[in-house]
Amino acid sequence: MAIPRAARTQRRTRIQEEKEEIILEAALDVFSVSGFRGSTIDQIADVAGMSKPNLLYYFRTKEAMHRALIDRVLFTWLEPLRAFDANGNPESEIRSYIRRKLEMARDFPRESRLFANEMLQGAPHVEDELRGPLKALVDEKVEVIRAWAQAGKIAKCDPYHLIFSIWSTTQHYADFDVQVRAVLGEEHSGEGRFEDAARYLEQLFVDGLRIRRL
Amino acid sequence: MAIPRAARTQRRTRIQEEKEEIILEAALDVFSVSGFRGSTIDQIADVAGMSKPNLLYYFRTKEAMHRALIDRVLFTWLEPLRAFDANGNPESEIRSYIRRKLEMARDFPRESRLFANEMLQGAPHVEDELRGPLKALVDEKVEVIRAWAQAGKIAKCDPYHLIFSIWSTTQHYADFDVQVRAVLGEEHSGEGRFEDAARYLEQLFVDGLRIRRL
DNA sequence: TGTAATGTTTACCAATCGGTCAAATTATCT
DNA sequence: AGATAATTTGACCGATTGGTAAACATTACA
Repeated sequence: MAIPRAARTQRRTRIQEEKEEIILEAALDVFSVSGFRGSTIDQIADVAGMSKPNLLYYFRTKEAMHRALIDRVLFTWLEPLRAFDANGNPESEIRSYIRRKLEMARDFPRESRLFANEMLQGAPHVEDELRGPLKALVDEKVEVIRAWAQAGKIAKCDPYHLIFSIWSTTQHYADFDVQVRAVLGEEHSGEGRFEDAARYLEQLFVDGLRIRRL
Repeated sequence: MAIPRAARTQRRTRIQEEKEEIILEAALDVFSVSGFRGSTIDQIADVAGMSKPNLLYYFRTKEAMHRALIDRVLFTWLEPLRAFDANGNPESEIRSYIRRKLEMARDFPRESRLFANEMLQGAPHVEDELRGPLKALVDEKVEVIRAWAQAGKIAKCDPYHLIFSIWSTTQHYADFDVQVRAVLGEEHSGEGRFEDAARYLEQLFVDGLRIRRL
Protein backbone atom coordinates (compact mmCIF):
# COMPACT_ATOMS: atom_id res chain seq x y z
CA MET A 1 0.00 0.00 0.00
CA ALA A 2 1.13 3.50 -0.75
CA ILE A 3 2.42 5.58 2.10
CA PRO A 4 0.75 8.96 2.18
CA ARG A 5 3.23 11.70 1.46
CA ALA A 6 2.86 13.45 4.78
CA ALA A 7 3.96 10.32 6.67
CA ARG A 8 7.21 10.01 4.75
CA THR A 9 9.96 11.22 6.97
CA GLN A 10 12.82 9.38 5.30
CA ARG A 11 14.85 10.76 2.46
CA ARG A 12 13.21 11.11 -0.92
CA THR A 13 13.71 8.58 -3.66
CA ARG A 14 15.02 9.38 -7.11
CA ILE A 15 11.57 9.06 -8.60
CA GLN A 16 10.11 11.41 -6.03
CA GLU A 17 12.62 14.10 -6.84
CA GLU A 18 12.10 13.75 -10.57
CA LYS A 19 8.32 13.69 -10.46
CA GLU A 20 7.98 16.50 -7.98
CA GLU A 21 10.18 18.56 -10.27
CA ILE A 22 8.02 17.77 -13.29
CA ILE A 23 4.86 18.60 -11.37
CA LEU A 24 6.13 21.92 -10.06
CA GLU A 25 7.30 22.85 -13.53
CA ALA A 26 3.84 22.14 -14.91
CA ALA A 27 2.19 23.90 -11.98
CA LEU A 28 4.30 26.97 -12.68
CA ASP A 29 3.07 26.98 -16.27
CA VAL A 30 -0.53 26.89 -15.17
CA PHE A 31 -0.60 28.94 -11.96
CA SER A 32 1.44 31.75 -13.50
CA VAL A 33 -1.18 32.31 -16.16
CA SER A 34 -4.48 31.66 -14.41
CA GLY A 35 -3.70 32.28 -10.77
CA PHE A 36 -4.63 29.90 -7.97
CA ARG A 37 -8.41 29.94 -8.30
CA GLY A 38 -8.33 29.91 -12.08
CA SER A 39 -6.07 26.87 -12.32
CA THR A 40 -7.19 23.26 -12.08
CA ILE A 41 -5.37 20.12 -11.07
CA ASP A 42 -6.47 18.57 -14.35
CA GLN A 43 -4.72 21.31 -16.32
CA ILE A 44 -1.52 20.76 -14.36
CA ALA A 45 -1.77 17.00 -14.74
CA ASP A 46 -2.24 17.47 -18.45
CA VAL A 47 0.86 19.64 -18.80
CA ALA A 48 2.85 17.29 -16.59
CA GLY A 49 1.74 14.29 -18.60
CA MET A 50 0.58 12.44 -15.52
CA SER A 51 -2.78 11.35 -14.16
CA LYS A 52 -4.54 13.52 -11.62
CA PRO A 53 -4.36 10.99 -8.77
CA ASN A 54 -0.68 10.68 -9.49
CA LEU A 55 -0.17 14.40 -8.88
CA LEU A 56 -2.14 14.09 -5.67
CA TYR A 57 0.16 11.29 -4.60
CA TYR A 58 3.04 13.75 -4.50
CA PHE A 59 1.12 16.83 -3.37
CA ARG A 60 -1.94 16.07 -1.33
CA THR A 61 -3.85 19.18 -2.34
CA LYS A 62 -3.83 21.91 -4.95
CA GLU A 63 -2.83 24.28 -2.19
CA ALA A 64 0.21 22.14 -1.38
CA MET A 65 1.42 22.44 -4.97
CA HIS A 66 0.95 26.18 -4.91
CA ARG A 67 2.62 26.47 -1.54
CA ALA A 68 5.67 24.50 -2.63
CA LEU A 69 5.93 26.60 -5.76
CA ILE A 70 5.61 29.92 -3.95
CA ASP A 71 8.19 28.95 -1.35
CA ARG A 72 10.72 28.04 -4.00
CA VAL A 73 10.10 31.12 -6.12
CA LEU A 74 10.03 33.56 -3.23
CA PHE A 75 13.54 32.62 -2.19
CA THR A 76 15.24 32.93 -5.56
CA TRP A 77 13.21 36.00 -6.36
CA LEU A 78 14.84 37.99 -3.60
CA GLU A 79 18.34 36.85 -4.50
CA PRO A 80 19.26 40.05 -6.39
CA LEU A 81 18.18 42.25 -3.50
CA ARG A 82 20.17 40.16 -1.03
CA ALA A 83 23.21 40.59 -3.25
CA PHE A 84 22.88 44.35 -2.91
CA ASP A 85 26.16 45.23 -1.19
CA ALA A 86 26.48 48.02 1.37
CA ASN A 87 30.22 48.19 0.82
CA GLY A 88 30.05 48.41 -2.94
CA ASN A 89 29.97 51.49 -5.11
CA PRO A 90 26.44 52.93 -4.99
CA GLU A 91 26.18 53.61 -8.69
CA SER A 92 27.39 50.19 -9.79
CA GLU A 93 25.35 48.42 -7.11
CA ILE A 94 22.14 49.99 -8.33
CA ARG A 95 23.12 49.47 -11.92
CA SER A 96 23.75 45.77 -11.46
CA TYR A 97 20.63 45.35 -9.34
CA ILE A 98 18.56 46.72 -12.20
CA ARG A 99 20.35 44.53 -14.69
CA ARG A 100 19.81 41.39 -12.61
CA LYS A 101 16.16 42.10 -12.04
CA LEU A 102 15.73 42.66 -15.76
CA GLU A 103 17.51 39.42 -16.54
CA MET A 104 15.13 37.61 -14.22
CA ALA A 105 12.15 39.20 -15.95
CA ARG A 106 13.57 37.93 -19.24
CA ASP A 107 14.63 34.46 -18.12
CA PHE A 108 11.96 33.67 -15.53
CA PRO A 109 8.78 35.43 -16.61
CA ARG A 110 6.56 32.68 -15.24
CA GLU A 111 7.98 33.13 -11.76
CA SER A 112 7.33 36.84 -12.00
CA ARG A 113 3.75 36.27 -13.10
CA LEU A 114 3.11 33.71 -10.40
CA PHE A 115 4.13 36.29 -7.86
CA ALA A 116 2.14 39.06 -9.56
CA ASN A 117 -0.97 36.88 -9.59
CA GLU A 118 -0.57 36.29 -5.88
CA MET A 119 -0.25 40.03 -5.23
CA LEU A 120 -3.30 40.89 -7.31
CA GLN A 121 -5.36 38.50 -5.24
CA GLY A 122 -4.26 40.21 -2.07
CA ALA A 123 -1.46 37.78 -1.20
CA PRO A 124 -3.74 35.32 0.62
CA HIS A 125 -0.97 32.72 0.78
CA VAL A 126 2.11 34.83 1.44
CA GLU A 127 1.09 37.85 3.44
CA ASP A 128 3.12 36.64 6.40
CA GLU A 129 6.26 36.33 4.30
CA LEU A 130 5.73 39.86 3.04
CA ARG A 131 5.38 41.35 6.49
CA GLY A 132 8.22 39.24 7.88
CA PRO A 133 11.28 38.27 5.83
CA LEU A 134 10.57 40.56 2.88
CA LYS A 135 10.02 43.67 4.96
CA ALA A 136 13.11 42.87 7.03
CA LEU A 137 15.26 42.53 3.93
CA VAL A 138 13.92 45.72 2.39
CA ASP A 139 14.33 47.64 5.62
CA GLU A 140 17.94 46.54 5.75
CA LYS A 141 18.66 47.73 2.21
CA VAL A 142 16.74 50.94 2.78
CA GLU A 143 19.18 51.76 5.56
CA VAL A 144 22.09 51.15 3.20
CA ILE A 145 20.65 53.55 0.64
CA ARG A 146 19.85 56.08 3.30
CA ALA A 147 23.43 55.93 4.57
CA TRP A 148 24.73 56.50 1.05
CA ALA A 149 22.56 59.59 0.74
CA GLN A 150 23.64 60.84 4.16
CA ALA A 151 27.28 60.42 3.15
CA GLY A 152 26.63 62.48 0.04
CA LYS A 153 27.37 59.58 -2.28
CA ILE A 154 23.98 59.77 -3.98
CA ALA A 155 21.20 62.30 -4.16
CA LYS A 156 18.55 62.25 -1.46
CA CYS A 157 15.51 60.17 -2.26
CA ASP A 158 12.87 58.00 -0.63
CA PRO A 159 14.60 54.59 -0.55
CA TYR A 160 11.36 52.61 -0.23
CA HIS A 161 9.89 54.14 -3.33
CA LEU A 162 13.19 53.80 -5.14
CA ILE A 163 13.05 50.06 -4.54
CA PHE A 164 9.38 49.90 -5.51
CA SER A 165 10.12 51.68 -8.77
CA ILE A 166 12.96 49.32 -9.63
CA TRP A 167 10.76 46.33 -8.89
CA SER A 168 7.84 47.61 -10.92
CA THR A 169 9.77 48.79 -13.96
CA THR A 170 11.76 45.59 -14.33
CA GLN A 171 8.96 43.14 -13.58
CA HIS A 172 6.76 45.01 -16.02
CA TYR A 173 8.66 43.39 -18.88
CA ALA A 174 7.63 39.96 -17.60
CA ASP A 175 4.14 40.62 -16.26
CA PHE A 176 2.94 42.92 -19.05
CA ASP A 177 4.91 41.21 -21.80
CA VAL A 178 1.92 41.02 -24.16
CA GLN A 179 1.30 44.71 -23.85
CA VAL A 180 4.95 45.62 -24.30
CA ARG A 181 5.16 43.54 -27.45
CA ALA A 182 1.89 44.85 -28.81
CA VAL A 183 2.95 48.46 -28.33
CA LEU A 184 6.46 48.01 -29.64
CA GLY A 185 5.08 46.21 -32.69
CA GLU A 186 6.35 43.17 -34.51
CA GLU A 187 9.64 44.70 -35.56
CA HIS A 188 10.84 45.63 -32.05
CA SER A 189 9.52 42.53 -30.34
CA GLY A 190 12.74 40.57 -30.55
CA GLU A 191 14.77 40.02 -27.41
CA GLY A 192 16.41 43.37 -28.11
CA ARG A 193 13.71 45.10 -26.10
CA PHE A 194 15.39 43.90 -22.91
CA GLU A 195 18.63 45.59 -23.86
CA ASP A 196 16.80 48.78 -24.76
CA ALA A 197 15.01 48.62 -21.43
CA ALA A 198 18.28 48.02 -19.58
CA ARG A 199 19.89 51.03 -21.22
CA TYR A 200 16.90 53.23 -20.51
CA LEU A 201 16.40 52.13 -16.91
CA GLU A 202 20.06 52.38 -15.95
CA GLN A 203 20.10 55.90 -17.30
CA LEU A 204 16.87 56.81 -15.55
CA PHE A 205 17.85 55.57 -12.13
CA VAL A 206 21.56 56.26 -12.09
CA ASP A 207 21.27 59.77 -13.50
CA GLY A 208 18.46 60.45 -11.11
CA LEU A 209 20.61 59.54 -8.16
CA ARG A 210 23.69 61.38 -9.28
CA ILE A 211 24.41 64.38 -7.14
CA ARG A 212 23.68 67.50 -9.09
CA ARG A 213 26.41 70.12 -9.08
CA LEU A 214 25.06 73.49 -10.03
CA MET B 1 -42.13 36.27 -21.98
CA ALA B 2 -38.72 37.72 -21.44
CA ILE B 3 -36.90 39.02 -24.47
CA PRO B 4 -33.33 37.76 -24.60
CA ARG B 5 -30.93 40.63 -24.23
CA ALA B 6 -29.28 40.18 -27.62
CA ALA B 7 -32.60 40.74 -29.38
CA ARG B 8 -33.22 44.07 -27.68
CA THR B 9 -32.51 46.77 -30.18
CA GLN B 10 -34.62 49.49 -28.61
CA ARG B 11 -33.37 51.90 -25.97
CA ARG B 12 -32.73 50.57 -22.50
CA THR B 13 -35.19 50.96 -19.68
CA ARG B 14 -34.44 52.60 -16.35
CA ILE B 15 -34.24 49.22 -14.65
CA GLN B 16 -31.82 47.93 -17.24
CA GLU B 17 -29.46 50.82 -16.71
CA GLU B 18 -29.57 50.48 -12.95
CA LYS B 19 -29.16 46.74 -12.84
CA GLU B 20 -26.43 46.58 -15.45
CA GLU B 21 -24.57 49.17 -13.42
CA ILE B 22 -24.93 47.13 -10.24
CA ILE B 23 -23.81 43.97 -12.02
CA LEU B 24 -20.74 45.56 -13.60
CA GLU B 25 -19.79 47.05 -10.26
CA ALA B 26 -19.99 43.63 -8.63
CA ALA B 27 -18.19 42.01 -11.56
CA LEU B 28 -15.38 44.52 -11.18
CA ASP B 29 -15.05 43.55 -7.53
CA VAL B 30 -14.74 39.88 -8.40
CA PHE B 31 -12.86 39.85 -11.71
CA SER B 32 -10.23 42.31 -10.47
CA VAL B 33 -9.24 39.94 -7.70
CA SER B 34 -9.57 36.49 -9.21
CA GLY B 35 -9.23 37.08 -12.93
CA PHE B 36 -11.62 35.72 -15.51
CA ARG B 37 -11.12 32.00 -14.96
CA GLY B 38 -10.95 32.30 -11.20
CA SER B 39 -14.21 34.21 -10.91
CA THR B 40 -17.67 32.65 -10.85
CA ILE B 41 -21.06 34.02 -11.77
CA ASP B 42 -22.28 32.96 -8.36
CA GLN B 43 -19.69 35.16 -6.68
CA ILE B 44 -20.72 38.12 -8.77
CA ALA B 45 -24.40 37.43 -8.16
CA ASP B 46 -23.69 37.29 -4.46
CA VAL B 47 -21.89 40.66 -4.43
CA ALA B 48 -24.58 42.18 -6.64
CA GLY B 49 -27.31 40.86 -4.37
CA MET B 50 -29.14 39.26 -7.27
CA SER B 51 -29.88 35.71 -8.33
CA LYS B 52 -27.62 34.07 -10.89
CA PRO B 53 -30.27 33.74 -13.59
CA ASN B 54 -31.05 37.39 -13.08
CA LEU B 55 -27.48 38.31 -13.95
CA LEU B 56 -27.68 36.11 -16.99
CA TYR B 57 -30.78 37.96 -18.04
CA TYR B 58 -28.72 41.12 -18.46
CA PHE B 59 -25.49 39.52 -19.65
CA ARG B 60 -25.96 36.26 -21.45
CA THR B 61 -22.61 34.80 -20.50
CA LYS B 62 -19.77 35.32 -18.07
CA GLU B 63 -17.68 36.43 -21.03
CA ALA B 64 -20.23 39.13 -21.91
CA MET B 65 -19.90 40.61 -18.42
CA HIS B 66 -16.14 40.58 -18.66
CA ARG B 67 -16.24 42.04 -22.13
CA ALA B 68 -18.52 44.93 -21.11
CA LEU B 69 -16.30 45.63 -18.13
CA ILE B 70 -13.07 45.61 -20.12
CA ASP B 71 -14.50 47.87 -22.79
CA ARG B 72 -15.57 50.44 -20.25
CA VAL B 73 -12.33 50.34 -18.27
CA LEU B 74 -10.05 50.39 -21.27
CA PHE B 75 -11.47 53.70 -22.45
CA THR B 76 -11.21 55.62 -19.19
CA TRP B 77 -7.87 54.02 -18.46
CA LEU B 78 -6.23 55.73 -21.41
CA GLU B 79 -7.73 59.11 -20.61
CA PRO B 80 -4.58 60.52 -18.96
CA LEU B 81 -2.42 59.54 -21.91
CA ARG B 82 -4.87 61.13 -24.35
CA ALA B 83 -4.69 64.33 -22.32
CA PHE B 84 -0.94 64.42 -22.86
CA ASP B 85 -0.57 67.68 -24.78
CA ALA B 86 2.03 68.18 -27.50
CA ASN B 87 1.78 71.95 -27.17
CA GLY B 88 2.20 72.01 -23.42
CA ASN B 89 5.36 72.44 -21.43
CA PRO B 90 7.23 69.10 -21.44
CA GLU B 91 8.11 69.13 -17.78
CA SER B 92 4.64 69.98 -16.55
CA GLU B 93 2.99 67.61 -19.02
CA ILE B 94 5.02 64.68 -17.74
CA ARG B 95 4.56 65.79 -14.18
CA SER B 96 0.80 65.96 -14.48
CA TYR B 97 0.67 62.69 -16.39
CA ILE B 98 2.41 60.96 -13.51
CA ARG B 99 0.15 62.61 -11.00
CA ARG B 100 -2.99 61.59 -12.87
CA LYS B 101 -1.88 58.02 -13.29
CA LEU B 102 -1.07 57.87 -9.61
CA GLU B 103 -4.47 59.29 -8.72
CA MET B 104 -6.08 56.60 -10.81
CA ALA B 105 -4.06 53.92 -9.02
CA ARG B 106 -5.32 55.36 -5.75
CA ASP B 107 -8.94 55.96 -6.73
CA PHE B 108 -9.53 53.07 -9.12
CA PRO B 109 -7.34 50.18 -7.98
CA ARG B 110 -9.88 47.58 -9.10
CA GLU B 111 -9.78 48.84 -12.65
CA SER B 112 -6.01 48.63 -12.59
CA ARG B 113 -6.07 45.08 -11.27
CA LEU B 114 -8.67 43.99 -13.78
CA PHE B 115 -6.37 45.15 -16.51
CA ALA B 116 -3.30 43.61 -14.89
CA ASN B 117 -5.07 40.28 -14.56
CA GLU B 118 -5.89 40.37 -18.23
CA MET B 119 -2.26 41.10 -19.13
CA LEU B 120 -0.94 38.29 -16.94
CA GLN B 121 -3.17 35.84 -18.76
CA GLY B 122 -1.76 36.96 -22.08
CA ALA B 123 -4.56 39.40 -22.94
CA PRO B 124 -6.82 36.73 -24.49
CA HIS B 125 -9.74 39.15 -24.64
CA VAL B 126 -8.07 42.42 -25.60
CA GLU B 127 -5.05 41.66 -27.70
CA ASP B 128 -6.65 43.36 -30.70
CA GLU B 129 -7.24 46.56 -28.74
CA LEU B 130 -3.60 46.54 -27.66
CA ARG B 131 -2.26 46.17 -31.17
CA GLY B 132 -4.76 48.65 -32.59
CA PRO B 133 -6.00 51.68 -30.65
CA LEU B 134 -3.49 51.43 -27.80
CA LYS B 135 -0.44 51.15 -30.03
CA ALA B 136 -1.72 53.99 -32.19
CA LEU B 137 -2.16 56.28 -29.20
CA VAL B 138 1.25 55.40 -27.77
CA ASP B 139 2.94 55.85 -31.13
CA GLU B 140 1.41 59.31 -31.38
CA LYS B 141 2.67 60.37 -27.95
CA VAL B 142 6.05 58.81 -28.61
CA GLU B 143 6.43 61.17 -31.54
CA VAL B 144 5.59 64.11 -29.29
CA ILE B 145 8.26 63.11 -26.80
CA ARG B 146 10.74 62.47 -29.57
CA ALA B 147 10.08 65.95 -30.99
CA TRP B 148 10.68 67.50 -27.58
CA ALA B 149 14.01 65.73 -27.34
CA GLN B 150 14.93 66.76 -30.87
CA ALA B 151 14.13 70.38 -30.03
CA GLY B 152 16.41 70.16 -27.00
CA LYS B 153 13.56 70.68 -24.56
CA ILE B 154 14.25 67.43 -22.71
CA ALA B 155 17.10 64.97 -22.52
CA LYS B 156 17.24 62.20 -25.09
CA CYS B 157 15.61 58.98 -24.03
CA ASP B 158 13.69 56.01 -25.41
CA PRO B 159 10.09 57.30 -25.37
CA TYR B 160 8.52 53.83 -25.44
CA HIS B 161 10.37 52.73 -22.35
CA LEU B 162 9.72 56.07 -20.69
CA ILE B 163 6.01 55.45 -21.08
CA PHE B 164 6.35 51.84 -19.90
CA SER B 165 8.18 52.97 -16.80
CA ILE B 166 5.55 55.57 -15.95
CA TRP B 167 2.83 52.97 -16.40
CA SER B 168 4.55 50.36 -14.30
CA THR B 169 5.64 52.58 -11.43
CA THR B 170 2.25 54.20 -11.00
CA GLN B 171 0.12 51.09 -11.45
CA HIS B 172 2.37 49.27 -9.01
CA TYR B 173 0.67 51.13 -6.17
CA ALA B 174 -2.67 49.62 -7.19
CA ASP B 175 -1.65 46.16 -8.38
CA PHE B 176 0.90 45.41 -5.66
CA ASP B 177 -0.88 47.33 -2.94
CA VAL B 178 -0.59 44.47 -0.42
CA GLN B 179 3.13 44.28 -0.91
CA VAL B 180 3.60 48.04 -0.70
CA ARG B 181 1.67 48.18 2.55
CA ALA B 182 3.45 45.17 3.99
CA VAL B 183 6.87 46.62 3.25
CA LEU B 184 6.06 50.12 4.42
CA GLY B 185 4.60 48.71 7.61
CA GLU B 186 1.52 49.72 9.55
CA GLU B 187 2.69 53.23 10.34
CA HIS B 188 3.29 54.30 6.73
CA SER B 189 0.29 52.54 5.26
CA GLY B 190 -2.03 55.51 5.41
CA GLU B 191 -2.99 57.27 2.22
CA GLY B 192 0.16 59.33 2.62
CA ARG B 193 2.09 56.75 0.66
CA PHE B 194 0.54 58.07 -2.53
CA GLU B 195 1.87 61.55 -1.84
CA ASP B 196 5.31 60.17 -1.03
CA ALA B 197 5.20 58.19 -4.25
CA ALA B 198 4.11 61.25 -6.22
CA ARG B 199 6.97 63.31 -4.84
CA TYR B 200 9.48 60.57 -5.51
CA LEU B 201 8.28 59.72 -9.02
CA GLU B 202 8.02 63.33 -10.16
CA GLN B 203 11.57 63.88 -9.03
CA LEU B 204 12.78 60.68 -10.65
CA PHE B 205 11.26 61.30 -14.06
CA VAL B 206 11.49 65.07 -14.30
CA ASP B 207 15.06 65.28 -13.08
CA GLY B 208 15.97 62.43 -15.36
CA LEU B 209 14.64 64.29 -18.35
CA ARG B 210 16.12 67.67 -17.47
CA ILE B 211 18.91 68.60 -19.82
CA ARG B 212 22.18 68.36 -17.99
CA ARG B 213 24.45 71.41 -18.25
CA LEU B 214 28.00 70.51 -17.43
C1' DT C 1 -57.65 48.95 -15.03
C1' DG C 2 -56.28 45.50 -18.10
C1' DT C 3 -52.72 43.53 -20.61
C1' DA C 4 -48.55 42.92 -22.81
C1' DA C 5 -43.74 43.44 -22.08
C1' DT C 6 -40.23 43.31 -18.77
C1' DG C 7 -38.02 41.50 -14.81
C1' DT C 8 -37.14 37.74 -11.24
C1' DT C 9 -36.82 33.28 -9.24
C1' DT C 10 -36.99 28.19 -8.33
C1' DA C 11 -35.68 24.04 -10.04
C1' DC C 12 -32.77 21.91 -12.79
C1' DC C 13 -29.00 20.27 -16.32
C1' DA C 14 -24.56 18.43 -18.03
C1' DA C 15 -19.78 19.36 -17.35
C1' DT C 16 -16.09 20.15 -14.43
C1' DC C 17 -14.16 20.76 -9.91
C1' DG C 18 -10.95 18.93 -5.92
C1' DG C 19 -10.17 14.80 -3.98
C1' DT C 20 -10.63 9.46 -2.56
C1' DC C 21 -10.22 4.47 -3.09
C1' DA C 22 -8.80 0.16 -4.27
C1' DA C 23 -6.73 -2.38 -7.60
C1' DA C 24 -2.96 -2.82 -10.72
C1' DT C 25 1.74 -1.95 -11.92
C1' DT C 26 6.57 -1.07 -11.17
C1' DA C 27 10.84 -0.46 -8.57
C1' DT C 28 13.79 -2.03 -4.75
C1' DC C 29 16.20 -5.06 -1.93
C1' DT C 30 17.48 -9.67 -0.13
C1' DA D 1 13.32 -15.00 -7.92
C1' DG D 2 10.30 -13.51 -4.48
C1' DA D 3 8.66 -10.38 -1.07
C1' DT D 4 7.87 -5.84 0.06
C1' DA D 5 7.39 -1.10 -0.59
C1' DA D 6 6.62 2.66 -3.91
C1' DT D 7 4.17 4.30 -7.78
C1' DT D 8 0.32 4.74 -11.10
C1' DT D 9 -4.28 4.59 -12.73
C1' DG D 10 -9.48 4.00 -13.71
C1' DA D 11 -13.58 4.51 -11.49
C1' DC D 12 -15.90 7.18 -8.68
C1' DC D 13 -17.81 10.89 -5.08
C1' DG D 14 -20.14 15.09 -3.61
C1' DA D 15 -19.75 19.98 -4.55
C1' DT D 16 -19.46 23.59 -7.74
C1' DT D 17 -19.38 25.28 -12.40
C1' DG D 18 -21.79 28.00 -16.48
C1' DG D 19 -26.05 28.07 -18.25
C1' DT D 20 -31.36 26.87 -19.29
C1' DA D 21 -36.57 26.38 -18.86
C1' DA D 22 -40.51 27.79 -17.35
C1' DA D 23 -43.38 29.62 -13.94
C1' DC D 24 -44.11 33.72 -11.40
C1' DA D 25 -43.97 38.80 -10.31
C1' DT D 26 -43.66 43.44 -11.59
C1' DT D 27 -43.74 47.37 -14.53
C1' DA D 28 -45.17 50.38 -18.27
C1' DC D 29 -48.60 51.97 -21.00
C1' DA D 30 -53.15 52.02 -23.58
